[in-house]
Order: sequence, then structure tokens, then C-alpha cells
Amino acid sequence: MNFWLVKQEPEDYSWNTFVKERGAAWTGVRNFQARKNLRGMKKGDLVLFYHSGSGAEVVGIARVAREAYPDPTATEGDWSCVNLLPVKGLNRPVTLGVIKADQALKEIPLIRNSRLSVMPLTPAQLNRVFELGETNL
DNA sequence: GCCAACGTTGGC
DNA sequence: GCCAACGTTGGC
Repeated sequence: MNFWLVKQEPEDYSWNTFVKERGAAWTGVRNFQARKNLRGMKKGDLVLFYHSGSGAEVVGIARVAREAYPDPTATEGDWSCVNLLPVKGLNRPVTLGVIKADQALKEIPLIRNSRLSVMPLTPAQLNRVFELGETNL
């Protein structure tokens, strides 16, 4: 199994909306590196849900429900999306400040490449966020 | 609201 | 293929 993190501005599409709607097609990604990561997702992979902008923090855990397929919102170009399902919210959201201060997370792409919207995580990074979020599956 | 970092575009 | 200009993202 692989692990990922996706970013979303809460004003645009929040974790609460995602939970209420019981999942979403993760459309609108228009960046080649992010697309490559989307296409690497396998059904069942765990995906951390991160709120960017106001209140930057990891808020929840999702799972890949459907692997990459053509993004129906793309009017031109070769873009992909996946379907994600909510698993559970973190008992304690993990803020960017905490992530930045954590030695075990200093290599996380969230910090190293702050503009990437879909990124891979190592098992150690995922476990550390679970630990900081006081959450288990 | 500002600004740094990064990606994309287009002229050459 | 290089690089300047521009647009966007996202942290603060």
C-alpha cells in the first residue's frame, strides 16, 4: 500500500463537506507532478487530507476508492482524477507549524515543495502524522 | 495584503 | 533550448 497527502483550501472544498458528501472525485489537478502522483494511487491507498490557506493543517484520513481516470472537468489536455472516500477525521488536527517543527517530518514534500497539491508520503511520515494526530485506523 | 517560490508561456 | 515575464499558490 502507498500513502499520499492531498491539499485543499477549506473555502473551496472542506473536509466537512467531503465527509457530508461521503467522498468526492478529486478533479481539477492541473500540474504534471501532481498528476503523476494521482496516477500512482492504488485502490485502498491511504490519503491524508490537508487544509491549505487559513488554518493550514492535516484534518483527516481518506482512502482511494477508484484509481485514475480522465478528469471530466478538463476541457483540454490530458488530465486525471481519482475518487476518494473519507475514513475518519484526526482526533487532533496536525498543524503545519507542528509538522515543520517535527524532526521526523522534515523531509515531507509539504515543506520541501510547498506548492505541490498531491504528494507521496513514506510509511514513517504517515505513522508520525497519525501519532501527532492521536489517531489510529 | 504582501511576498517568496514555483510553474508556464512565449520570444528569440 | 534559454530565459524573462507573468500568473498562481500558499504561508505569514
